[in-house]
Amino acid sequence: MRAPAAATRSRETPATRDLILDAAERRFAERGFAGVSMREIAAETGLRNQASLYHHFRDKQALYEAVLTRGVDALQALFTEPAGDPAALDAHLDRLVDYLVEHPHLPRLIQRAGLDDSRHLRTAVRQLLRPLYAQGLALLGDAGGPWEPADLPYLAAGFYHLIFGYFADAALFAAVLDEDLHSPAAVARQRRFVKTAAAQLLGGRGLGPRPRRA
Amino acid sequence: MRAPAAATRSRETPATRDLILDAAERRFAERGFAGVSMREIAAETGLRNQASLYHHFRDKQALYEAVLTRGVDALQALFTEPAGDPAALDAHLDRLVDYLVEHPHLPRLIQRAGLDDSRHLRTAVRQLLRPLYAQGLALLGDAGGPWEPADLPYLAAGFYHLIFGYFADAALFAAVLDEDLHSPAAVARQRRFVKTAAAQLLGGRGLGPRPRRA
Amino acid sequence: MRAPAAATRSRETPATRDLILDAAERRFAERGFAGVSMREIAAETGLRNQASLYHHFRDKQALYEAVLTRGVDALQALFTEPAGDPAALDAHLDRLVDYLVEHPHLPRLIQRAGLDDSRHLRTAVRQLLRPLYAQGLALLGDAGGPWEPADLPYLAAGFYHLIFGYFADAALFAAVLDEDLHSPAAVARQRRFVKTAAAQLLGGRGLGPRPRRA
Amino acid sequence: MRAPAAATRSRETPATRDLILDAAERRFAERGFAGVSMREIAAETGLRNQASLYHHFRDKQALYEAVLTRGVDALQALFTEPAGDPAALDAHLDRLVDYLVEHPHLPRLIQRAGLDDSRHLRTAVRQLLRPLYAQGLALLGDAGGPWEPADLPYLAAGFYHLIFGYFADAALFAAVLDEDLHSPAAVARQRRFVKTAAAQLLGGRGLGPRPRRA
DNA sequence: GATGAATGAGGATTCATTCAT
DNA sequence: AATGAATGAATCCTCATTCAT
Repeated sequence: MRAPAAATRSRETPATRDLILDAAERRFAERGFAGVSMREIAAETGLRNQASLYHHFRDKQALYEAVLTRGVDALQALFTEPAGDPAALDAHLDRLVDYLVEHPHLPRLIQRAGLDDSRHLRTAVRQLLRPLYAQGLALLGDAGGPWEPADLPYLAAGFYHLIFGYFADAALFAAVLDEDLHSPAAVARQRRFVKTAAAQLLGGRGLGPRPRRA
Repeated sequence: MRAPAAATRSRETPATRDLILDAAERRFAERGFAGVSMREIAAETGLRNQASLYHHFRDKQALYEAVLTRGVDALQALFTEPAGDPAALDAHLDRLVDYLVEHPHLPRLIQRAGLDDSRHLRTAVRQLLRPLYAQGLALLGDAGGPWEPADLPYLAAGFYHLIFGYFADAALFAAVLDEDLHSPAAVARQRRFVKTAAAQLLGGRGLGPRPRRA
Repeated sequence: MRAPAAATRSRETPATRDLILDAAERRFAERGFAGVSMREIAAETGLRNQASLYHHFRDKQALYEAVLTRGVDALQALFTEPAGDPAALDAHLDRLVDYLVEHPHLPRLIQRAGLDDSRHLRTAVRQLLRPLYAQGLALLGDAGGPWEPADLPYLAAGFYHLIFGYFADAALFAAVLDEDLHSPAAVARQRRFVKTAAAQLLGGRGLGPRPRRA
Repeated sequence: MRAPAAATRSRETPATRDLILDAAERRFAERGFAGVSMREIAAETGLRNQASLYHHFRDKQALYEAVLTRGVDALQALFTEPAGDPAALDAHLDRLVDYLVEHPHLPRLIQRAGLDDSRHLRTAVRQLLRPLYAQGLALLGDAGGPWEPADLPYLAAGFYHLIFGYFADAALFAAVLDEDLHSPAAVARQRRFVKTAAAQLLGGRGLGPRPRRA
């Protein structure tokens, strides 16, 4: 039984392209589009020359968008099945937290992308984030609590800020709280916090581990 | 008897310095430290030459820190008196929302500063944000709800993300929701949302205008 | 019995080499040696990769010289038989005009080559143009008119400028005169003009279709 | 009696700008727009850094156009008074030859500009050369000889090619003829050639210093 | 206090070219 | 014979900053 050549190639040749994406993701998350130079990304990739980057991506912006797309697509892939009941939403939150913990650059990358308002990035970013938002909204379903239907977009945004903000600002809070937010204990606490907050915001519909009322 | 020169200058000449700060605040909020050039700030200020900027600020970083400091100081000045009871916290939230609505650049500026992780900015940003965080924590007092004391830092951070995230991402959400988030109606809805969320998070302690139950 | 490989190749494979020469001729005529990139030539040729060019030509300069040589050789081939009498010169002019009309890039290519003074191109260009000049001088024979023998080089150059300049600057004059210089009418006029000018310059020795005197 | 400050400034400050124009003119004439780098122009100017160039000209193209404009304007200024009679035309030719001899870069610069067909240069070049052409046409007046009115544009172009081609290709012909075309003797011969050619082309109307008739 | 000029360092991108396949 | 990948050097241009006026 031979490994198919295609599979081999698809694991070998793409190497460089993916190495670039990885390096760029790290840097862009740290310092944003304008704060990172192509030279830096090339170095971080292990390439000896920036020119090679242009073999794989048309320009800096195309690279940036590829990084963003890859990140957002991975996020979307997390939630293929709809979340009807509280238990499912709870499972989704768990999966999201797990994923963000494992991909610490992603929240910052996305937060930054949302913040960025330079003319050329705007359009791409919005087209990218729009479906993510729609998905989040769908997950929310018919939230209980004190929320009217018209509030749901704001509620969705609230969850987004609560969760992504937490992870995006981890480094900052680490400095302010003098605490390493990537320790298992801190992550556990964050997970609990997010879930409790969700339960509270959804008005006791029982998102947390224990339903709030009999 | 002549009007003292100092007084005159402090009302007239400061113009330039403050004009620079205003222009820089707008730009830095839009595109971050690395994304803005001194030339751009000079132009936005109305100066014909970037050299003038160096007459008022030692270098780009000093200007950035001045902008940040001015913004953070103004925020801190909002909350001079401690908030013990729910009514006071409610009033504080109102004041905060009012201020952020009037200073739309500020949330983005601060969100960005928190996100930024370039070596030289880190220290300054942290020293600046630390007292703000302490103040927020104090405001929270002994929140009710399901929170233990150890949760309070996370709760404070949660509020920060909820509120600042909202205003910082206004432009983005406007595009996604196809809605102008600066319209009075949208602002009213946001205000209500933030308060309701606060009430929910604080466990129905009745932050909103009306306690939720008799 | 198979057709000899060489013959086959010389009619089929040359395709690529000649396609490259064609593409390069067009581009070099338009924008000169320095203004054209190997990538551009590869694309114009229909090749997906610049590397292929190096399979057929050692480097950019070799390609340029090949283009030039091909053009100049074709020109020289036009005039194999010497022109003694006016009628023969007239026929030569006709043939030259016909050829230049059909190869609109050539005059620009050669004019440009003559103008170019970059160190590395100089030598090649001169060695190439020198025989062309000698040939032109020979064609002139013992021109009549007010010219002394020492004037002949200048007269030859004059003819060269008159004719090649016309075709080389066709695009420019088209724009200035608002007239398409490649229309049959314009070409006919140019032909007549060149011949009349020749007749005049040669002092009424009767270059034109009709001898000037009965 | 003091020299007026304005005059002083207009002779001192412009220094750099004009030095740049001079250097750029030399280089552009030698190797064309694409063949010259900003670094080279800066060095030729005596500036230690290319950045300075951008203080005086928006970009490379603006510099190129400024060089071209300066050259063409100077040419146009040569012929302020119309040329009605042969003697006046003769004087004009003299003045033109004198000027071209003194400014050896100009003819090449202009020939090249006419040849160049890159998209962005086209428009500017044409707008620049159009009035020059109109002026030449006016100078020609109602030429005698075998020319019909419809031939005049072609005749004007012919003169242009004859004269400018001569000076533009001087370096090339020097190599081919093994003769220094800038020696006084060669210049004298060229002047005589141009005038004789003009006389011939204009049909013996007597352009030369002495009317052709006894 | 404001400006024009200058400049070293670095920005993104393209260049011609080579090599393995 | 053609191509994808890689690379050193160069491209144009902008950066933050300084200095004389």
